[in-house]
Amino acid sequence: MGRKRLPESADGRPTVHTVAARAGVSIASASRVLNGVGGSPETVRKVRAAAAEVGYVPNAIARSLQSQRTGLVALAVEDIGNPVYVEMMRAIESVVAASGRQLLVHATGGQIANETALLRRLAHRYVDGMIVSPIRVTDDHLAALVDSPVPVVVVGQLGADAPVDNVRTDSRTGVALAVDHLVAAGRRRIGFVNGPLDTVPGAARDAGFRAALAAHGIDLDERLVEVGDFQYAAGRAATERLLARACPDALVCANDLIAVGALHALLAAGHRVPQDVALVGMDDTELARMMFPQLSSVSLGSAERGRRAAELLLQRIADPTLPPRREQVAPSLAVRASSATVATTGAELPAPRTPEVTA
Amino acid sequence: MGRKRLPESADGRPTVHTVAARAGVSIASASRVLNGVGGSPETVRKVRAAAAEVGYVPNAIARSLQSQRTGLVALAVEDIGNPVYVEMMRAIESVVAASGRQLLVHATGGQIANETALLRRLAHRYVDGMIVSPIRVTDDHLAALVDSPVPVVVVGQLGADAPVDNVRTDSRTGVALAVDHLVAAGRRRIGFVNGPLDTVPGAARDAGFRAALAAHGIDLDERLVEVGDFQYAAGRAATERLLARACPDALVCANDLIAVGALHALLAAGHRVPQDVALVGMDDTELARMMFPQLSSVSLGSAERGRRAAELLLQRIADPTLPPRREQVAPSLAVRASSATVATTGAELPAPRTPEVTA
DNA sequence: CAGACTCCCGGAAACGTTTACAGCAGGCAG
DNA sequence: CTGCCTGCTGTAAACGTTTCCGGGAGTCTG
Repeated sequence: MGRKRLPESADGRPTVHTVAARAGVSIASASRVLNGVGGSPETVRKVRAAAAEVGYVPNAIARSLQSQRTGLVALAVEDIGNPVYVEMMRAIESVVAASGRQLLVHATGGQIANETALLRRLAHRYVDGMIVSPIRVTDDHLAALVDSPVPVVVVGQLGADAPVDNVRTDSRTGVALAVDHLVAAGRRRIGFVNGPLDTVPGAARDAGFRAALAAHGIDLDERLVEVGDFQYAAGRAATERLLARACPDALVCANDLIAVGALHALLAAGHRVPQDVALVGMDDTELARMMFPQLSSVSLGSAERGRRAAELLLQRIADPTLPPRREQVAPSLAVRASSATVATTGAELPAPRTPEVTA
Repeated sequence: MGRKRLPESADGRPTVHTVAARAGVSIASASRVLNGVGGSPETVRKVRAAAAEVGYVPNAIARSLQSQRTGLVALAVEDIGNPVYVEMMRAIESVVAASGRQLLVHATGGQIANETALLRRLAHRYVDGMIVSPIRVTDDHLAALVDSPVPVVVVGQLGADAPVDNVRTDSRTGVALAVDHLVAAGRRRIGFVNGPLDTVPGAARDAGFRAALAAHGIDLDERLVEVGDFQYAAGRAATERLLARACPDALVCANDLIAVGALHALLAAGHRVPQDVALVGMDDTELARMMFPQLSSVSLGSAERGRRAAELLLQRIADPTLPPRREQVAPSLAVRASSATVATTGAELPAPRTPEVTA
């Protein structure tokens, strides 16, 4: 009745060998039972009991090495603090979860090196696929995307001929929606608070803003344009600089975080919103609805883009030979109190509901 | 000169065998060169060239199976939309990155099953360790934590005797800080908008609020207490319900999202903040500083807790035999415009700076 | 010049699974 | 009674890496 020393893994945890030895069967039988395929009633009983006794938990790494899949999908974004990525993530998560996989998120901090390293390292088989939403795209970056060892889908603009699955929106048209709306409301001194021009969205929005003004025959006063980065604090500081030298009657902001910063700067400087200055943000995140007054915002369909990206990714995982595909989500405008046509009372609108006008 | 078919992995990608064959060396030599240890100049040259030609990328799974580590650390939180977790995540990320590892985030959606499943599945060796911040803790959950196959650190309250590394704060004292501050400012009809009472933080904050009022000899009017969940929309709705039946001169909110909802509800109902109603949030996130007026908030040291949790985790990964440790981070109060003592002008304070008083 | 020492190389054994394959026993039909 | 089929079982070979170990060649020392 001497108890023999059972085989175990290097760190002392039980392996399938431990279970098999304890149950007095082969590792093949043990594995089969643990996976629920085959096995006589008696074998099943013995293996189950042995596994429970030693507290067996399968080593997912070893299993993945064998099966060539991990059941994990990664999302890499530059800043989880930005609610637009939260919304995108939720959409992706629900699609991914429905396929029985788990979603992992990685924040790159917007650093190219970081993101490329992620692609080159983590993607090297730790995940079955990944979705990345880069805001800067270098050649090196693109190369890493193209010959990624796992399927990759990009959310955002990418060179026209890049052979990578891609879900984009048209942020130039998005900016135009905002400008059209403000012009229609009688605003003429329309300012723009943007993010860095060396980012893909920053450049696109700048171009879109200039084009939209031109389309209305409005000469752009360069003093009404200011650049920070895509964060709250920078948006607020940029707006303060802008207000110090010019007097806009409307502001378009390149995303909602900037718009919230602008709102803060405007209110702190004693401007009324929307009476004195109308304000329109971009991305139409939950944050826009949290503000008082609620912010009008251009929706770039982040949830929809996330959903579609996830679907593309799952399809490509299922069939890696698919040709590269490209999908586009149209922007729309949600008009709320921050740019509503001012009622005769002159009071801020209470806006307990969220009126949305989709253009 | 006939080119022989090189060995390759099942999915057609090159392996170390491919590289070795192409370079005319053994896989051992190839592996050594690729890892930068040893190898004659000539061998190094040949292997490097072969690797570049076939586009070799190492299979991280196989490497991990061998080395018993993945270089990945996971953080599981219930809701990435909550900025408190973003701050915690950033703190964790910086510690983890400094150790040469990568951080992955998983949103559990607050569902127990989800979180337990994560522990039971993903943790089964895909990551070297994980940090979880559960808001509900069941026995099953606790069991999964205790016999996790990888090191786990919990951020948040946990049963006193749970043998798990744990970083907590004292949210009861935190609530007391808010109440003390409001009482000192002359407020007496202090309301409380809380999250679900069946969550750990919800229960602790409820108890803390009642105790703090009692300490000041104030009878609690139950109509001044309302419960929603820890989200913006619920906070706003809960505050609307509260305002419909009572008339507080101050509100304490169980987190900043709720506080923002409360601010919106107050302003929409025509109350001035802080003149009519003072407002104090909790968690002291970036969101509190984004509001106008800026929100006073009780800091529960989320960044500090994250940092410490990450350090505990790294220590435990290095030495799994360490006894369970418990650390505590003291709360503090940041007083801002939303609860500032009202100036004689009666105007809202511009508060361009962020005055912080640490209690 | 012989021996020891260094350096580099290749074979082979791990890491912990899954699974193809073959062997074996038992049941049933001819 | 014999042959085939069915259902389990165990052996062994993968999956792609790293690494231990022994052998061979070259160099330095005595």
